[in-house]
Amino acid sequence: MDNHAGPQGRVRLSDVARMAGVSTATVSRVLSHPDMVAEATRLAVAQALDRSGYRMNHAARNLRKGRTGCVVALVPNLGNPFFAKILVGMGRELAAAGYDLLVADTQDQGSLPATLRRFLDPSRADGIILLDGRASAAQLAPGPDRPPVVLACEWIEDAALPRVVLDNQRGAALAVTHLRALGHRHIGVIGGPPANVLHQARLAGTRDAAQDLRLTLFPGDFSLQAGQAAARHWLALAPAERPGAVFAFSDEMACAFIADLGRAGQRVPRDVSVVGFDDIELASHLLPALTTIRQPKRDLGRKAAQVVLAAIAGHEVAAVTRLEPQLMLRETTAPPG
Amino acid sequence: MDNHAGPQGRVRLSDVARMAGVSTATVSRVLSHPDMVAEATRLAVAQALDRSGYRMNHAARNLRKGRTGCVVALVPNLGNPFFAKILVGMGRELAAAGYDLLVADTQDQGSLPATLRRFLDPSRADGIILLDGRASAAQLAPGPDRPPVVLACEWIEDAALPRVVLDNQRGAALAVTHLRALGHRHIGVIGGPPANVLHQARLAGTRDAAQDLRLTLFPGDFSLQAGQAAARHWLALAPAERPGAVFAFSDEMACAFIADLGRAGQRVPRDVSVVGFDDIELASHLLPALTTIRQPKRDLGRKAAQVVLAAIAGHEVAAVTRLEPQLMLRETTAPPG
DNA sequence: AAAATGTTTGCAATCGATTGCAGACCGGTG
DNA sequence: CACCGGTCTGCAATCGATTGCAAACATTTT
Repeated sequence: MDNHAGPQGRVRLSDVARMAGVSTATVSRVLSHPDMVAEATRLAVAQALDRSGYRMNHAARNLRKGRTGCVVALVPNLGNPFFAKILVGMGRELAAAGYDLLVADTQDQGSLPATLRRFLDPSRADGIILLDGRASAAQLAPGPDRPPVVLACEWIEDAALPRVVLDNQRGAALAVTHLRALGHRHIGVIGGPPANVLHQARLAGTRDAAQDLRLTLFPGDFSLQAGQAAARHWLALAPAERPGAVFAFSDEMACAFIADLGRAGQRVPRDVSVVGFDDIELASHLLPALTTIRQPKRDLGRKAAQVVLAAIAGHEVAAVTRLEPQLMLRETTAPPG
Repeated sequence: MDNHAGPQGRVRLSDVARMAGVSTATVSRVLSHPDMVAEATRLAVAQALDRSGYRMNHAARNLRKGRTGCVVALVPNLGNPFFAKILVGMGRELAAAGYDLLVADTQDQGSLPATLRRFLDPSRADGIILLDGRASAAQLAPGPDRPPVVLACEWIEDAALPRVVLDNQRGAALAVTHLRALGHRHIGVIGGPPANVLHQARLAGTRDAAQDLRLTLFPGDFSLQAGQAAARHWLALAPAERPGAVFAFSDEMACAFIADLGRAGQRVPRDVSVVGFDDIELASHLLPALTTIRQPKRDLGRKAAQVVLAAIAGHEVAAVTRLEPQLMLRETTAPPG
């Protein structure tokens, strides 16, 4: 590329215009509305554009257009492979639409409210995908200058914001129904944080499907450590009181639960059946392979991106986009021994 | 907050200035260089600032200052929990310095060169952290208007760019030395893609430490599927030809390898010892818990962020920042049976 | 040939914050 | 009282692309 840059060392739109012998307006139009420009002019400009190696200055365009070209995803825990997978689908979809994906972890950097304030700003991002249900509806008040917010995975009961979610009740029902069909009558549940909507929805689904079955709740928070703790609790029960099947609200908890039971000599599924939730990639590569409820992670990300893009474009968007869970039957469930 | 917004509905610096009875210059200085402003003025402005609920327009500031406030991380596979964890450390460090973290997956969205071109643009990001070693030095030519690039985890041999990397050779040596100490004389290696620098460095470290030991290389690519394939290969060998210990260049391969051997009736570590690489969070919660080489993931992310921030600030930065691996002794290794 | 219609282009204002420069103001000194 | 040095503030230009408006030109109609 030639050096047609100005003194600042960078090629500007006006440099290209000078090269092509037209005004900056025309060059801008060639870039954004090619069909308003006459064939011959367009070609001349196109040539100048690539001879000069012109790269647009995004700050300038964004200032003028009042947009940012970014969508931010606020994730409760980036380290969780489940969320990471969702981001993949999201990133693709956004990139295809010309948007960049900004990522912020709401767990560690400051508090969630602080992070929210930081990004609920039309000059920071054109749209927000919130994967953390701990925000309050008030914090998300739809001011006139607030970029559109879409809730994904988790949601907030009283917030009038579009959601892209799994049918968690149904997912739980799938798990419980499966265990009942195997003959289990006493089911342990390793839950999430009591205030968490996913916990609540899954628990509701579990209770509905359980009907006459006995349930024992082990507290949890979706983490590996919670799985360990549940294993301790289970082992501490008198053998007759131990549920013969356990439904964990995350694969990670299921995983840690199984491993720690194993260390205590209890085998899965011989002594306990286990069902997880999420279907993280590793689930099918464990021994025994984890029976679990699959969330279509990539799709969740893709759909969330589509909804936020539609909202940005000012289109009407569905209040709720619900995805279907699926029972992945593998090796950790069996009839009670 | 009062509504002091202009007709566009948004409070601008000039609105605040009018409220405080000063010029925009002064308001700007209160925000960016408070010590140039007299006490009394500063207070008046500060009051106007929060009474109006002013939020700065980033596009405008960025245009004027010639920066973006973003750093982009180019990740080969976001779905990999290893990379996800690195991003956590990175995100924190950047947020603390007032930078946003942009994430792009180089695996799926278009080709790596396309993604590179997209982000090697001073108006898109102020700095780049490249975690994908498949770029060529030529693509990263240090033009005058190219934001600083830092290589992390992976690197590119002939590129004169700062790196933040693990001492991979030493990591491999730790693994092999451990296996030798247990009495193993024939070690299988499940590698990465042959062209991958991590593969090469770890293989070199393995060879150095192996000396007189026998090595058998199973091809791989760090994925779960590669671990499965390696299991098939291992099982296909005549029993006398099977290495009694296997060193996998990623935890995911180790994991899948162990699971599939288990399905074929081979137990770890009774029949084979296995060492992984990375120490993903799940590694210690498997059964048996995976012995592995730990990479300080969060630190890697933090350090990479620090280096790129220093480069952005125009400071001299170390050509290489090397982090130390650590052998995590767990349950998958034992003396040969 | 004049008028009407449609297409293409350029002028110049605009988005909102930052900053070099110079003027205003202060108290203190000769 | 004039002058000096220092501190604080405002003016106005600037970053670079976009776009409403109107001028210039081409084409068709009457």
